[in-house]
Amino acid sequence: MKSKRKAKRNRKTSVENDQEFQLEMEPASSDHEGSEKSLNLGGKRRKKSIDNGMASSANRRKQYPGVKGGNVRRLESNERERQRMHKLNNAFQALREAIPHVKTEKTLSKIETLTLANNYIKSLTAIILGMSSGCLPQAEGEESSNTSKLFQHYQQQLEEEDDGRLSNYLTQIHSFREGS
DNA sequence: TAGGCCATCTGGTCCT
DNA sequence: AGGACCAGATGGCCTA
Repeated sequence: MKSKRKAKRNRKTSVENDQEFQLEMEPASSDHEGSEKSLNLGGKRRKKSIDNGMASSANRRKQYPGVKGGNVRRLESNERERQRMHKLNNAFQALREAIPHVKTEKTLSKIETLTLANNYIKSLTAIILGMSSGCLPQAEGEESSNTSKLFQHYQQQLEEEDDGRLSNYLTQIHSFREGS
C-alpha cells in the first residue's frame, strides 16, 4: 500500500468534477452531502467515452440510445444508484472515524477500512472477554440468557482464531501509518 | 507507464 | 411495477 492517501485529498473527486461540470449545466441541488444531480450521462467522467471512447467501449458495452435520447427512467435510476453509493461512502467515512487510526493524516482506503475495522472489533472483543473472564451474571431471563450465549459465541470464536488479535491490529495500524 | 483506488454507468436480479 | 442491490465495465487521478 502506497502513501497516496494524503495526495488523494488534494485530488478532485469525481463528485467535485461533476459539480464543476454542473455549474455549466445547472445549479447543483445539494439535497445531501456528496449529492450531485448529474443527470448528464456522467458529466466529466463519462466525457471521454462519449467523445471518443465509444470505439473501444462500444465493443464490449451495448449502446444505450435510450439514454442519449433522454430515457428518464434510466437517468433516475442512475441518480438513485449515485445516491446509494454516496450513502455507502458516508458509512465508510463514519467507520473510518470510528477507528482510532483515522485521526491521522491519511485517509484509509475502503479495503483498509474494512480490514482494520474487522480486526479492531475482534481485538476489542478479546479485551472485553478478557476483562470479564467469564464472570458474567447468572442468566436471569431471556436477555441475560442471550448475553450469555453471545459471550459463549465470541469466546468460542476467539478460541478458534489465532492469538494476538490485538497485536495484529496494532501492527496494521502501524503499517498503515507508515504508508506501506 | 503501470498499478491502485475510486466514481459512475449500466443491466440483471431480488425484494416489497 | 418500481426501487434496491449487485457486479462488471470504463475511465480519471495519483504515485512510484
